[in-house]
Amino acid sequence: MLQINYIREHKAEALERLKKRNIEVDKLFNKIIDKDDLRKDTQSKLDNFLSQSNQIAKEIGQYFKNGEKEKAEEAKIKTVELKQNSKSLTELLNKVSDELTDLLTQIPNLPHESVPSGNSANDNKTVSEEGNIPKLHENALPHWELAQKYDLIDFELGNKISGAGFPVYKGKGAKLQRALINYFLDKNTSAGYQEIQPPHLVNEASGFGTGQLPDKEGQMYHVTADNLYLIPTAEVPVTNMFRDVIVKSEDFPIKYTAYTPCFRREAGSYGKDVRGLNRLHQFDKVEIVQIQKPEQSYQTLDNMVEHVTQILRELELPFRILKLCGGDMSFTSALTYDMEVYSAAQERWLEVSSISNFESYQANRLKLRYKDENKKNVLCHTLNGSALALPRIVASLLENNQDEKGIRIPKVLVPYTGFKYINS
RNA sequence: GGAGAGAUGGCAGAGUGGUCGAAUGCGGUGGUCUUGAAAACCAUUGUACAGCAAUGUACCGGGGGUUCGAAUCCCUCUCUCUCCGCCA
Repeated sequence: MLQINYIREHKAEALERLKKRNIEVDKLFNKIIDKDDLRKDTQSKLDNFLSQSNQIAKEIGQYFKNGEKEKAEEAKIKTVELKQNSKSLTELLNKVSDELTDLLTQIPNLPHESVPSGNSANDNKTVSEEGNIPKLHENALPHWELAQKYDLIDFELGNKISGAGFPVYKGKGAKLQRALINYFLDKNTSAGYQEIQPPHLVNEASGFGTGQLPDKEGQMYHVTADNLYLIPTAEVPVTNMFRDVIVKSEDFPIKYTAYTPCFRREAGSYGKDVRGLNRLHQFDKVEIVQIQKPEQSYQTLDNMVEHVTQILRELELPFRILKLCGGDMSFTSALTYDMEVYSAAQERWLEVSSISNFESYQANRLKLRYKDENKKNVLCHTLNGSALALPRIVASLLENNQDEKGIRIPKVLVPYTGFKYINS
């Protein structure tokens, strides 16, 4: 959520920056400012009435103390009108405040000045590309067939138990998952991220804090009996640890990492996009989250991209880094880098990490602040990224590392898997 | 699931209708003393909105009500704890 005072003071600049998302919000902005004017006006009128009421109440208290009953009764009459006015103004104020919040939540974050303009994924900018795209042998298979051939993942069994998009990992497939999780967590913790095991279900306030609610309501699994949501990413519980928190300046940098399963309804997805491991309802992911001072946040974003880059290099996967265009960025982000690995049998790039700086957009919803040098409370910046999402890494590993006889495990993973090669 | 207790400032913990934004203790910050530190003593110490400011208003789990006046009384929701039951 943008801050109302920012919109008031930097209206033209905000409008300009939002153009990168291809949205015109002139009218919405005017509505917001009008609404805020009304809010302020109502508030100060109400304060005035309340102030008078408080004054009279004190006087009445004094009269009773002094036994001046008649004076007290006289004063009571004066409050009747004040009370009525206060009541109707309170109702108006609540209504106006709610409407203002509704309007504000409709505005996405302002894109950073370096964000390219554009409508879709085609307009994203490739920042860098690294690694060699492997030449596969003639009978190379896509990962879903490899998974079946070597009995690593059973999609049919998952279908039976839960439904499409809930694969069952078996034997070396399951071990590979566990190996990747441990490897990622070890990389992250040795880079200074503290490991967290958060809840996998969150309440409504948490969903609102990081921006999944109300914007992406339909994307989360909702446990209606208890009004809880299955997390779509560890970002939600981890970032919400800091809801309503005022951190100390010396607490920075705040760095966390967490492995969790992620649950996504993915309503409306179909076709080759969802084949095999490409898009699932439940998948494993190791996330990194940072909370920073505003002046540090873009340096931090670069560090996070560099950190994930290192991991991809160690995994010996060909990858590229994209800077997302305004039209492709998520609602809450100010700047996002996507990391994609090449999956050689499918001959396509797969997103395995999305690293974003949300600036103060989430922090404003979370009421996450820190005390600056002048002891003023200032909104923090929040950032997060995957390090990394498992299924597409697995897809790419299987496809790229296959030969006629089996699949080679990258060196860094061997201590974690206990095997170098999958051939049976 | 059954029975009971509770939710107050960073923490602990008073406060059962009036000057209570809230005692007291601990913690934090600043200072005095000291070669330095500790101790002791003094002062200070919540958040938000409006306002240049003085100041005003709101907030004692959330929402609603009674009253001139609510942390305090009533209704309701949520959460926490204890005991019993069940159980990884």
